[in-house]
Amino acid sequence: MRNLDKARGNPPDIDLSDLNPAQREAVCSVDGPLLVLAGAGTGKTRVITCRVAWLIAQGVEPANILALTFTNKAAREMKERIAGMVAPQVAEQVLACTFHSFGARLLRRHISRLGYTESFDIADEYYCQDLIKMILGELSLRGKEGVSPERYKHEVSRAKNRLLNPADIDEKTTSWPLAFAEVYSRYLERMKAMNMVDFDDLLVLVVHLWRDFPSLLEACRKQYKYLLVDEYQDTNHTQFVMTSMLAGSRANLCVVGDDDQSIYGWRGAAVGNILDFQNHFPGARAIRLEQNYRSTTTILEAANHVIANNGKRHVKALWSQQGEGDKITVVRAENESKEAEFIADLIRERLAVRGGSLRDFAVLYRSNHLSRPLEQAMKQADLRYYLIGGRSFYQRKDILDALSFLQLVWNRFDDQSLLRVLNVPPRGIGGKAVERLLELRKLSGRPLQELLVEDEFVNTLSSAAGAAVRELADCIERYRRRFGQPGGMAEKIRAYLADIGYLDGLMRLYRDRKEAANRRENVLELINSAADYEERSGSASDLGGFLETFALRDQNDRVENASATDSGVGLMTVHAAKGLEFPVVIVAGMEADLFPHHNSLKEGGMEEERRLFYVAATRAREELYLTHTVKRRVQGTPRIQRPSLFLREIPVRHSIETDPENAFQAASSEEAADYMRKLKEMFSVEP
DNA sequence: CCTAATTGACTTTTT
DNA sequence: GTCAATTAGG
Repeated sequence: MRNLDKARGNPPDIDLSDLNPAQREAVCSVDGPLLVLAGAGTGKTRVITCRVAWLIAQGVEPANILALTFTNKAAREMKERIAGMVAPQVAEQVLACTFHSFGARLLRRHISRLGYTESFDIADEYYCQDLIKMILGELSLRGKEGVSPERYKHEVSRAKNRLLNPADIDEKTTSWPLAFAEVYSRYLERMKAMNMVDFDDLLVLVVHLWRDFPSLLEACRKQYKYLLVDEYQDTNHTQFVMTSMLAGSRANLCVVGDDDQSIYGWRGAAVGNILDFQNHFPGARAIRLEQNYRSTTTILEAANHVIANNGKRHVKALWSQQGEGDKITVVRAENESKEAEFIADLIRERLAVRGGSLRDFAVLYRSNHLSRPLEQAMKQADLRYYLIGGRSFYQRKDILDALSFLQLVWNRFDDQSLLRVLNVPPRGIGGKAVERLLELRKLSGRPLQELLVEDEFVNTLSSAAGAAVRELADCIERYRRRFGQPGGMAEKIRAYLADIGYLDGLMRLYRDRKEAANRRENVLELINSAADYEERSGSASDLGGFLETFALRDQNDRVENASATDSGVGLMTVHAAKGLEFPVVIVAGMEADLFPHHNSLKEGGMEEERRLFYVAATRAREELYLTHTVKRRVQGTPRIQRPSLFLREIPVRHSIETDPENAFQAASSEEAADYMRKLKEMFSVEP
């Protein structure tokens, strides 16, 4: 092995003495492509950050380093940790960001070469779905057998990530949905006309850019000579192409990941990327990190045993020195509310026995809707909690409407947002009027915002509606000018939403005063986050930038009750828990059809579900509880539930089975004594 | 022609 | 319990 420090003859300034030999090797191997297979809890983040710091200590320009991650959180964490190892001004020059924001950054500078303008908007999922609905309507496909907007959206994404054009779609030989090529091509056309890009475009368009303009690729290669990719097992085909284009034959490429934790196959992640890394990049080295610093051997052995049932994988032998620890407790509850109550009781009990704080606990589940009973039980038991993801803030109707109003101002070509809020609050513009508007667009090819004020359209409306429409268009125009001036963005947003009648409209729209107040509260929250953004980005803040950070927010940024993050119990899906760890983890809903989920049992889905369970189990440091119910209400009707298949895959010697009534007796007598002592102490305080 | 109230259907995971 | 599509009034 040829190390940079040997080549240059100077010793590293970074202290690597805390690292184990495999970790040290992963940090210092710089002679060609490198694959670091980092099992759960083996210090992956540490290795990446050390590698970056070490490269810098070897004299590498920090600005030549690019670290790509999947979540904003991971990127943020990496930046912070690098800043802790080298001078903050130096760390700042390293580019650590998500694939998507890297794409956005590049496109903001060069997208005009592809026929968009640099002020393009990023469409979120719901926006895309609305558009697809509309296209399906135009083609009279709605309501037909097997036609759902979700399905088409998913397939559009799949096609894009395989870098396919509508012309490449062969509906006969492969299982594309009805008239998919036509829907796909209309979708692309419409998005481009509106100067909008979707999430996939942020990657796909970069590939197009690099393909069509080699000089741009060359410039990027020159800039980013040292590449790191985190969570490589989650890369999709486009991301693989991006990575290999950028790496070329000269760059220093290091990817880190764990095939056993690949849980985004449904989103197009190709596990093959990590399994075949050494074929894709000849001469690549692979280093395995197998010492786990997180979990007890009981938890680790159980997880290893379950995951061993999967066929295609890099075999790893994780081990740990954390001691045997407690057995895994499997608890059978009567129904979902009993399950949730038990979990709340359990958290109280464990807190009393072990001490520590509520943030040491996390409750994980397979799908979002399982959070409801848990939330209720937490409230009932008066336990602080925070909820990650789910149907929270971001996808609320009121927030989406407010954002649409903002997008209108920012992007005059944005027809879709206009259609969304045209009649919010009701202005007298119904289906017929919209139909006419769309007819006019078809004839003239002009953006809806322009057509809106044409006599040709307004004269067909009642005089009241006509006036309302002119008022609306005026307001947009007025604020477009105001937002063009720098400063005071949050306040402008507030004034705009008030002037356009949205804030008051909410009160009329929702008769229930409590709900109306709630919705208003949400919108004010949005304005607050605009103020936050403004504060952070200083004079450079503009509406476009704010909309972008909002669009690129990921699940982990969508925390409800954020103030509880430091002091409450975490409630989240297993997906959202990836990369996190907790002393005590409780996985709820360990039932057949739920986990593994019945929708994913075909084509390799089972193995991904098993990996998902593996991720869940390996989040736990000390204690792991798995709960399931006998009876659960599914879509309103009660159903008899069977325990999850995965429960049977845990070796019996590592677990004990019990129910809520006996769970606490099952704890070791030593602990019970300890608990009693503490209880007595608590009561003895009283006179 | 638009709006409000009632019905009916659907809920895996997310950058 | 939540949302969109359908239908009765205004």
